Amino acid sequence: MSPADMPQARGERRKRSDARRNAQTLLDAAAAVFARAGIDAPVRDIAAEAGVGMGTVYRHFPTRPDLVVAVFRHQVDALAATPAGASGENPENPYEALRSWVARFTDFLVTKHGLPEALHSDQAGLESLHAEFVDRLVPVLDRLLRACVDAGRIRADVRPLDLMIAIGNLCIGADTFPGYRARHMVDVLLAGLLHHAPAPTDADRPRTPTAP
Amino acid sequence: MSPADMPQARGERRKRSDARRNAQTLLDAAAAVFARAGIDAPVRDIAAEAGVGMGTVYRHFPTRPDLVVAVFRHQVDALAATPAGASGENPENPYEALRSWVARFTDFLVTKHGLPEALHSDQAGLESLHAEFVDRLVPVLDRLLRACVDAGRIRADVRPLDLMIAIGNLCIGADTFPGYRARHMVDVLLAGLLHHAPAPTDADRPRTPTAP
DNA sequence: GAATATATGGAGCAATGCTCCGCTTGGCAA
DNA sequence: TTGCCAAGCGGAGCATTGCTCCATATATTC
Repeated sequence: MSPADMPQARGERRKRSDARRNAQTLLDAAAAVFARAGIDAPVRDIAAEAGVGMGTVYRHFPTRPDLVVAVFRHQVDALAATPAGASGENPENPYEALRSWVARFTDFLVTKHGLPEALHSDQAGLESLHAEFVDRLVPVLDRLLRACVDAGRIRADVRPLDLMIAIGNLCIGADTFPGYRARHMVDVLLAGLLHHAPAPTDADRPRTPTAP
Repeated sequence: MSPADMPQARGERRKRSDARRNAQTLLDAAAAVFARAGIDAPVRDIAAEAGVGMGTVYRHFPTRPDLVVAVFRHQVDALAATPAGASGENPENPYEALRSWVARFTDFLVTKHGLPEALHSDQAGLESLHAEFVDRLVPVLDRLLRACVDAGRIRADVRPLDLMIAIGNLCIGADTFPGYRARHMVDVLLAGLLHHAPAPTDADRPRTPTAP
């Protein structure tokens, strides 16, 4: 996890060693507390976990969302970097490339308790978190979508931003609401992008309703 | 707007007249404040709008969500009652019946600032609001979906609950996030239910990509 | 008109995000 | 090594907000 440092970047004075250490301690503590108690965990708890005072938290991360953003930044970066990498874009089957990236995105969201909810601003200045996601991930989705459209696989009237927010939204409640299958609904949404039906073989479509 | 009364229903003593009046005043005030300031408006503000004290609010609606539920109940009822009524189920085209009901549902959600967000419990005991929606609307969706499945129009692996929550989720941020087109994404989701391409007539599906 | 159950209002409590400020300390110069 | 001081720190305290408590006020009944 990269420290919130990069201190001397523009000739600024290098931060004091204890400050750098505390910033890192806070990031680790926040990650731990978020994982344990969800993203809405009180700042006090994070300060306590890190063994520092409230003032120290707010010195390093002026607002609660800043801390959240910092904690998730590198994970978002990883997500943003993916398509060019291992499970990257597949010129043969752009739709599968889209699906596979979206699956990773969905996994990420579903795993972090409360993250998808937090992406919605009206809470308390979480706009920066939202902005982070938009800035990093919309370009990726844009590429993936464009490839599909160019290949004539999907409809052209869905914008990357629409899709990103929609996926994020569909993941809300994935961990808190028992019967709800977020991943499945993301899949349905992606199917809705296609010009044609998903069913590769007719066997996939039972005539008699099946309880999933 | 039906008062929160039905007082003598089971031989219970009829509430005092001032109490009944205040309950109604509170409902009206809450509706006004919610419309003006969103669903997260402080209880104090609602009490002030109604010209009563905090204690009075909590006497009538033991918890904040109870008040929210009461305000929206009759609208939810209307939604639940629809399919048997005017724009009701269409045996000729069950998918269109589904679409038209979902459109009404979506309109409702998009209109009420903060309602879709509020449907997600982990905030502060909004479970009852959620429960209200589930109890009233899942049966409706069940009927609509079943009709589509029976007609062989849509996949059978989507449960009413999944769909209801998914639609609610897609509406989140509709009013707060500028570029996001919630209604459109609900439409895409519904298209994802279909076995075949959305186009009922081929004219509906342009081959050349269209900018939204 | 008195008695009584019912209802009211608003001070106060607890949780939580964030600020303020006096004290502490790392890093540098002598 | 020593001493200075800006950078950093801790935590009390403020504001907001959901909710509780109870002394007071009032509708209803006889």
